[in-house]
Amino acid sequence: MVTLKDIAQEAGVSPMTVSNVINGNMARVSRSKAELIQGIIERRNYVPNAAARGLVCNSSRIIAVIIRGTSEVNILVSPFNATAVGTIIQKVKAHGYYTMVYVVDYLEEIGRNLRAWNVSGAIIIGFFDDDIGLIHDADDIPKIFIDSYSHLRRISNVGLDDHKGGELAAQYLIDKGHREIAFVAPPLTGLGVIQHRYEGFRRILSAHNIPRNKDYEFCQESTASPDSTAWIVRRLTDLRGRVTAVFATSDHIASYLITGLHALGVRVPEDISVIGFDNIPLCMQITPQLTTIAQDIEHKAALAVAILFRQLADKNAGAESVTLDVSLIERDSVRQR
Amino acid sequence: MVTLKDIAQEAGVSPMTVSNVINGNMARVSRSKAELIQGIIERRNYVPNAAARGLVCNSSRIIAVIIRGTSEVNILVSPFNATAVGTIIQKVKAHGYYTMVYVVDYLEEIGRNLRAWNVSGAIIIGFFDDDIGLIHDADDIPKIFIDSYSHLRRISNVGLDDHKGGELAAQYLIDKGHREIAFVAPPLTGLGVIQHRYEGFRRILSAHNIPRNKDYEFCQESTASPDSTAWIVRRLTDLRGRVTAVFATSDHIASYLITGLHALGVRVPEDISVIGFDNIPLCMQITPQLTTIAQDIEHKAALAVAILFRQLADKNAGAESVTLDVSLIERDSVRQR
DNA sequence: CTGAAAGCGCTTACAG
DNA sequence: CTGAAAGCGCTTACAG
Repeated sequence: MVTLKDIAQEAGVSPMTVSNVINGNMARVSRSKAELIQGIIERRNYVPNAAARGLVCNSSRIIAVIIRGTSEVNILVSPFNATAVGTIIQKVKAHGYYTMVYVVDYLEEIGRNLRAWNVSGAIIIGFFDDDIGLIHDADDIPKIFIDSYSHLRRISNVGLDDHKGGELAAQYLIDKGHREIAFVAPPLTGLGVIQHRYEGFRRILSAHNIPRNKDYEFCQESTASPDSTAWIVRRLTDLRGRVTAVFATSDHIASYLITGLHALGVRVPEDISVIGFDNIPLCMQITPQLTTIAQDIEHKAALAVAILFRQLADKNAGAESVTLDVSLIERDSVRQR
Repeated sequence: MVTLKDIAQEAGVSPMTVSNVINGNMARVSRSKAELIQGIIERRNYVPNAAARGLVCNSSRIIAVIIRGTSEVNILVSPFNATAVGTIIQKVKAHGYYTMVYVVDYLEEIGRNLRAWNVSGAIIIGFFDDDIGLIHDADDIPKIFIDSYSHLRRISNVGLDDHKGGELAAQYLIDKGHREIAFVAPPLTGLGVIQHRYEGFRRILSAHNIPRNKDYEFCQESTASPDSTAWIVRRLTDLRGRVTAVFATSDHIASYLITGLHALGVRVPEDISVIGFDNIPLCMQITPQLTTIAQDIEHKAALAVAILFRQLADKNAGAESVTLDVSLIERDSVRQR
């Protein structure tokens, strides 16, 4: 492994002169020496050690992406996560920083991970609770949340108007003549996105005097997959004739619902209408094409990165939160009754 | 930021005693002191600095995942990449290591990135060429390739019998009575997976005296998306009546083909049959369900991690390459003529 | 323009 | 069982 010292020795200068060349402090080095050193660096293919650099500068240039998940789950099978993380990696690289991806099960792990690598900043996806305050000893590290609903002040968050999303879905289904509407959600991990979508949804139903029916509310046992959706599909099939529509809190879940229902001979939308959430490309690929509540995941992720780097540039930039809008995209998975 | 020294001072011992406690060298510390120190560590929420540790141990415990891609492309929209990277992150964490994800455009970047963080190991996806030898000055770092076709020895690779995959697809289509068969591939990035699928495909066609027709061979201009597939869909539509089947080298591409063809009034499989590659969950969600050549992406990625850690455990373990099998999954996207 | 010294937070021999 | 010293690869003041 070739080090700064090696280069310095070969050039016959002190290490700090080499350091100046590397860091572009050209004012501090004569042109001739700079060129000599540059040549040696290239020829020997020298790359500065980022860990050593980070240690003395107290800045690692690492951005942590933290996603809630257990060790059994491949978090990137979720199109939402995959799209968001992919965008983050791209944007972080454009800033000349590095991305480390952490899957974290407990809140306590977050602080540990951020501290271990003395991360420059963090983007945290999927932790909703006020427990966020428990992220230990990492107050000095700029953090941006995606889809957090913590009430804590001084937290930067890029979120969605999930409540409105739930309302749009409910209103649309009601406009189409549906009144017995099921609700299907992923495993609940605290108060958050899903809760707000549910509340918006319920608000509209209540406004139309549709009482809550717990038999119509489903929650997967694990992350979206055919298996974790199978029992819900079976219940829904039994409910056919009564329940006429389903609001799924993600397109991913909706797609498994539709596939499952088809397999059991239940037609969508003829027998049961389905509305999703997210508007991922999949919506246009399945049959029927999925009516859904749209959000722009790449924009959301890019915004999170932009805010994070704004905070890195200006230490006292203050917390910045934005709530993005949603809209309804009408396709073919909901029928008029 | 609390450091080793702080803990040592509070405990009234030397830093190295604290270090021994942290690293579990209990034989070197008296029980009473160990407990005292442990308590302080927990109370102060001390986390060792991984960069400093890595610097002296010359081992970062970082595994790099390197994926070919340009700055404009979100590499994780590809289900293959998302599934593979998600699995790697999971498995690497289980080993107590960290995952850094790099998107890399040029081969030269790889060496730089590996060196900069003095990475413990690397998993490299999507670089096929013999240029792999050009990964500079990172000979000491264990590397596993996924889907590489380099002829270099001493390279560990987890690959697929892509040639057989192409053969299976061609044979199946021919058995179903097709002879005018189009081929659709992603943007080519050197010799590799796609090339081998193509060659297997062509071998069978030639064996049946079906000559090559360049008008039937398509290559996307950028990574799979509705846009980059649109012109191919248009050409295929023009070819309707002549071309009766398409072999797409990924399910992802196949799905965009089917959606596009439907939109132009071309029915699959009635007008054109389609066979894909990968067997991702999407296959069962689209209509018609996609006939495809199956591989197990999660297994592939997990195997790569397993081999990598075997090499980390035993420095002179030697290169280890495996070629996984493929099989045909029959669904509804190919019709008998 | 150039360099010698100190130090970032840790661990690894080496002494006692 | 415990500690003082040296050093991992780099940069940051401080002198000249």
